[in-house]
Amino acid sequence: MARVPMGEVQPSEPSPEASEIPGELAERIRRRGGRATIYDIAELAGVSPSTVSRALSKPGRISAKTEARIRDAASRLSFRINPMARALPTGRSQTLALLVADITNPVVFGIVRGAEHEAARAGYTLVVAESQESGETEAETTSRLMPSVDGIILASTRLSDDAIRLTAARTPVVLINRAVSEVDSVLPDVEKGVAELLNHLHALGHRSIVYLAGPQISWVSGRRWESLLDSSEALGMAIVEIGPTTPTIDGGRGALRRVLASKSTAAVAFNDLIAIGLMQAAARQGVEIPGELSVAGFDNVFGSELMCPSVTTVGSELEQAGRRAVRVLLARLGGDDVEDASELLDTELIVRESTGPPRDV
Amino acid sequence: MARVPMGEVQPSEPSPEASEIPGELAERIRRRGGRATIYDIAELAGVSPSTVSRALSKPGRISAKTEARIRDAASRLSFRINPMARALPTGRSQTLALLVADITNPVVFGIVRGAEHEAARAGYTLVVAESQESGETEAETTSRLMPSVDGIILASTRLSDDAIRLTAARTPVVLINRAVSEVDSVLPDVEKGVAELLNHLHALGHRSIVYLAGPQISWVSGRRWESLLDSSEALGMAIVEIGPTTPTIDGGRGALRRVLASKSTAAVAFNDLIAIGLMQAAARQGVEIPGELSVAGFDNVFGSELMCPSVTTVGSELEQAGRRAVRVLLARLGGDDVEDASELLDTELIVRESTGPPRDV
DNA sequence: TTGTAGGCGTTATCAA
DNA sequence: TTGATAACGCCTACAA
Repeated sequence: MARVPMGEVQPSEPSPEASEIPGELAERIRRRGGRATIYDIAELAGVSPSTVSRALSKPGRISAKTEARIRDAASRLSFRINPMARALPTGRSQTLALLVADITNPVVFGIVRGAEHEAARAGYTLVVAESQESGETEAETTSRLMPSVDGIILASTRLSDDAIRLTAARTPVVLINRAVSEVDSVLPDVEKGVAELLNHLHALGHRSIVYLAGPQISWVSGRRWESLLDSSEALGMAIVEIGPTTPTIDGGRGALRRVLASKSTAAVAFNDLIAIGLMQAAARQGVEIPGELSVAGFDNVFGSELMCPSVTTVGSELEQAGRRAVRVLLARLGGDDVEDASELLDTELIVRESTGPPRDV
Repeated sequence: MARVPMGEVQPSEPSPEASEIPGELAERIRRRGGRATIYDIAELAGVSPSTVSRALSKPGRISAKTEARIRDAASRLSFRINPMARALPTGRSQTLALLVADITNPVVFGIVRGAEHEAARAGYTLVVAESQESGETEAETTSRLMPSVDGIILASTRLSDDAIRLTAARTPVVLINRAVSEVDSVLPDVEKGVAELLNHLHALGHRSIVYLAGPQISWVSGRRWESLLDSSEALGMAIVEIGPTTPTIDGGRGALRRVLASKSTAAVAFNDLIAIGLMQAAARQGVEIPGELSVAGFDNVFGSELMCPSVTTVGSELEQAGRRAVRVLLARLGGDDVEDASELLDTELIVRESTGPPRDV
C-alpha cells in the first residue's frame, strides 16, 4: 500500500523489494493489452523464462526462494497463463466437451452441472454442445470440437457403435447412458429401478403394461425395454412395446391413442417428458389418471413433480453421472487407473400420483 | 474411388491426380497422431505453407487453381486446423463464454440453447459456466475463462457495475438482463409485460399486491419492482415489496408466511420458481389458489405450465436473448456496427390458472 | 537448480 | 499470386 513517490527511485533499476514495476516493462505490457508473459515475469524476477515456466507449472522442482520471487512477480503483474500458448507444445487444452442430444431437456441439467463443477474443480473448462437428436449433427460437432478439447463426454449419444469407437480411438471418450465395448461409460443401474417400478405396479394390481419407447436409436430406451421385459416376465405380467416416440412432451402427446388402443392399465414411458405429454393428452380427452390409466416415466426430471397429477418415475443420479464422467475422463488423461468406472449409478423408484390401482380390478 | 494399385507408381513422387499419399508423408502424419498440418498439405500440393494458410483462412486471395489443389490435398489428409495454433498469432480462440448464475434454473436453458446455436453457426464454440449465485465465484470464473475466450456473455450476473466495467475494459462483454453504462446488453421490455400483468390483476378485482423480490443483488428484480411500482401507481393499486428471496422453489416455499401476512390478494413473484414454491407451500397449508391468493411469476419457465394450478407468468424470449447476445458479441469482435443492441426483447403476459378474482370482492 | 535453444502449428510482414 | 521468415507464448530436452 505504501506508494513510492515518483522520481525517488530509478525506474530503470527494478528493485525486488519495492512493489513497483519498471516503466519500460509496464509500458511494454500495456501495449500488449495488459497481458503479461513469462518473459515479463522473468525480467521482473531476474531469472530466465524457463525458470518461470517451471516454477509456475511444476512447483517444487525449484529453489523455494526463487519460486517465491517468481510468484511475487507474477502476481504483481497479475499474470494469467495463456492457455493456447500452453496448449501448443503440450497438446493439452485443459478443456473437455460434453455433447447432449437436447439442451432444453431437463435430464441434461443435472449432468451439465455435475460435469461443469467437477471440471472446474480440476482446472478444466467445459464446452457444452447440442446435437439436436441428430447423429449427423453430432458427428459434425464432435469432429469440430475434437481438435480443441482433451476429451469428450457423450451423453445420450445418437452415434453408432462404430462411429463411437472411431472417435474414441482418436481422443478419450466417456459415454453416459450408453455402453460400447472398449469405451468407458457411466451407466445407471436400470434393473433395480425397473424392478421397483414393476413391483409397485404389480402390487397395485396391474397385469398388463405398455412401454412407450423413445427414439429408435436410443440405447437407453432399449435397455429400459429389456429390463421391463425381464421384470414383467418374472412377475407374470403382460407387456408390449410401442413407439418409437420423440422424447419430448409433444412426442408423448401424440402417443395417447396408441397407448389407449393397447388396453393396458399402465403405461411406462421412456422418459418423464413423454409421460407428461401423455398425461396432458389424457387430461384433454377426459381420460382419468391414474384411475383409467397409470403412467410412469424415467429420470425424475424437473417438472415431473410439479405436474398434476405428479409423475411416478424412476430417478437416477444425473449430477453424479456428470461428475463421474469427468473423473473417468481425467483419469484416462492422467494415465491413472480409471476408478469405479464399471460400477452402476443408483436408481430408484419415486412413487407419486400418476400411478394407482386400475379401476376395474 | 479408383484405387491405384500399390507399387505401380513411385510413392516418392506425389502426383496430384492420384488419390494417394506418399508413404513418407503418411508415416510422418501417422506418427503425429493422425493430425495433418499445413506443412503436410503444402508438401502434398507442392506449394509453400504460407500459401496453404492463405488458401484456407482467406479464400479468394489466391489463384483458383492453386486453391483447388490445396483444398483437395487438405481433404485427402482430412486436415483439421489446430485451433490453439491459430489462436496464438491471432489472439482469437473462436470461443465465447456464457456465465449463468444457476445452470439448473430453467430460465437459462433457452439462453444457453440460443447462444450455443448462434455461436456454432458462426463457427464459434461456447463455454458454459456457472457462478452459483455467487459474485465471488463469478469473478473467479470470469478471470479464469478470460484468457481463453474472445468474449463473455454475462447472464443474470451478480457482479457490481464496477466489476463489470472492469472486465468489459479487458474483453468484450455482453450483458443479458442487466444494464450497465458503456457495456452492451440485451434486455427485455419489462414495462410491457408488467403493465399487462397488472392490468390483468386489476381487471380481476385485485387492489393490493405484494411483490416477492429475488436476490438483493439481482438487477432484474429491481427493474421488475420499479415497473410494478409504476404500473400499480397508474392503476391506483396498493403494492409492497418483500424479500429478498433465493430465486428457487425452496426460496418461494419459505416466503408464504410473509406473503400472507401482507394481506394482499395477489402475489407477484420475482420468477416462476419462487411462484411455484409459494404455491406448493400454499397447497400444503390449505391456502386456495387463486381463490384466496392469486400468484404470478416471471419467465414462463419450463414447469410453470405443468404446475397445478398452472402459473400465470410474464414470459420473455429467452432463446432470442441468447442468440442476440452472441450476435452483438460477434459484431463487436468483428468491429462491425452493433445491431439493434438497444432494442428491447418482447415480453408478454401468459394468463394461466394461478390468477383469478379475489374471493372477497 | 538454472539457463540455452529449439519446437509446437499457425498467421503476418515483407520481398520476390 | 506466391514464398521466406519472423513472431505468438509456452514447454522441454540438454547443457551448464
